[in-house]
Amino acid sequence: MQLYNTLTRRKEEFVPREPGQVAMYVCGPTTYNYIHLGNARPLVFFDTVRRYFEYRGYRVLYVQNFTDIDDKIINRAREEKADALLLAQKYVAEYFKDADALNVRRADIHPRVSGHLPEITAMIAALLEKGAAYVVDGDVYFHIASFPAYGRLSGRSLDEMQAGARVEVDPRKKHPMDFALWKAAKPGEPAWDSPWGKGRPGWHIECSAMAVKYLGHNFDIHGGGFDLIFPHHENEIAQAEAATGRPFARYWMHNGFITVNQEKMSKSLGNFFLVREILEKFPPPVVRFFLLSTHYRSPLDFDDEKLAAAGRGLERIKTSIRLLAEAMGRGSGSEKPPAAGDDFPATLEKYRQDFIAAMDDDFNTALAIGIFFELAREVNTYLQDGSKGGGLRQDDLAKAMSLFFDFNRVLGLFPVDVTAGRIRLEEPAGDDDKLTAGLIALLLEVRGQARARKDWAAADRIRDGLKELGIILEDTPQGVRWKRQQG
RNA sequence: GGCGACAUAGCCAAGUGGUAAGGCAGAGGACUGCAAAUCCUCCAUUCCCCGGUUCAAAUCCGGGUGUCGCCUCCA
Repeated sequence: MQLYNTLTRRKEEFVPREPGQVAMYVCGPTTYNYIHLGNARPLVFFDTVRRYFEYRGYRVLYVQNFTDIDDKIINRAREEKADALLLAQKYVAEYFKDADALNVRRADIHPRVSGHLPEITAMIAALLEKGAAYVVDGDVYFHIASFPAYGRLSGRSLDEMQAGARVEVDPRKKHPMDFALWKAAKPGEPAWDSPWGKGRPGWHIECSAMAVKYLGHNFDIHGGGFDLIFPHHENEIAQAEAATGRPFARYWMHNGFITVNQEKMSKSLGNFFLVREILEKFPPPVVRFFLLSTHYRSPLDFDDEKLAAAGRGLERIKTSIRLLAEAMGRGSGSEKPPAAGDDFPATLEKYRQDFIAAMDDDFNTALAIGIFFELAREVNTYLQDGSKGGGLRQDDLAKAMSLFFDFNRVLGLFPVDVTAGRIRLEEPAGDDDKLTAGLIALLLEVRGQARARKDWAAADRIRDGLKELGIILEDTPQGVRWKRQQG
């Protein structure tokens, strides 16, 4: 597998620290609000990375943190006159609702800052001991000049950064780019004891401390959004490596931004869309499909029309899975031997290999999805045209479905109903939906009778009426089928 | 000001030296009572512009133009 390493600015062959195992850490959200689509991109992408590694036979240890102690949380809590930690907890719970909806699997470990003060203060103490940090009035700063490799990840030198400095420099700092490891508490702020007085950790130290705790040294992959390269990840490296004297992480992966009208979606610009707002308009698989339809390092422009177009595309894949499931359900596989030169299983295998090649090349999900479409068309062709290759036998159908499952397992588009052993294309049905289904069945029965006596007006009246209600009818040789309209 | 990325059809998008994947939209056809779905065919002589390297460039080099990002909290 090849993956692009921000550290070296090129694609590299992925060689795990330990054969067959992948240890990865991805920066999670600061929990002071519901997540927006920009936050969802790394979630979905790195979830897909993890799924693909597993598909390729790796054992993955996946850690994603929550920043639940932070200035933004404190400010928000102050505005709402709430307790900062409780507020953070609430948004952790809300985060999981959104992530679950997007079919993002839980990480193996979701560490929170509030649960790791001992590890954090221990790392700060180590940095002080090694002369990489200093204390000023209860604050502790990392001293950048003590870490020669500073700037390696972001590809800039200290001189360059100073030249472009846009921030008022705190005169107490030894170097303008020195950053806080520990912030002394002001009255009323949540605070923890430390050898330097009451306070709280700076933003960057948590990730260094928690990543080292759970993944050890020189772990495989560290991920996050592009905007974390500097300063967050640069600082993480400096802290962890200065404190432990050992390499921190080996491959650094960064996803591009979601944009709106070509501008970065961000809270400060106010042009963000919450995941839950979007999910009110579009089913989760469409959102996930949309996010994966562009390579992860490219920007992805969002608007409703683009999401709708993605939804129409995804509908093709759904239809193909549906048609295949129907054919399997009928148990009507062809009994004819395959035509000479026609080898359906070999065709399927070609698609599998193409898919793997795409994903092996720096997780090219856009290409992989293209292959998914080609597979769908191939299967549809066989399914509708019994003459091609003599039609599909039952074991062919099962093999095709198995490939759909594998592609779906990696991309995570649709949840899989494990007990029923099927891909769940629609939202689960509630009680109301049962009634709806019953009523539709009744209408379809009446319409069937109308069609039998060629009363097209009555039949079309029912079909048109249902369409207005968002129910699409399709007449097939095997009878009528219905589905909900998407988007 | 410093650093970096990107520019492919109406739209989205893959493609880093060998002659433009895939999807959406659109056109025609098969199928259908008509539709829908599905399938077939068509839809970029050309990849922002100008030079250069090469037998060969969307792909490499140089120069422009444009857009975006990082340097400040941000996925």
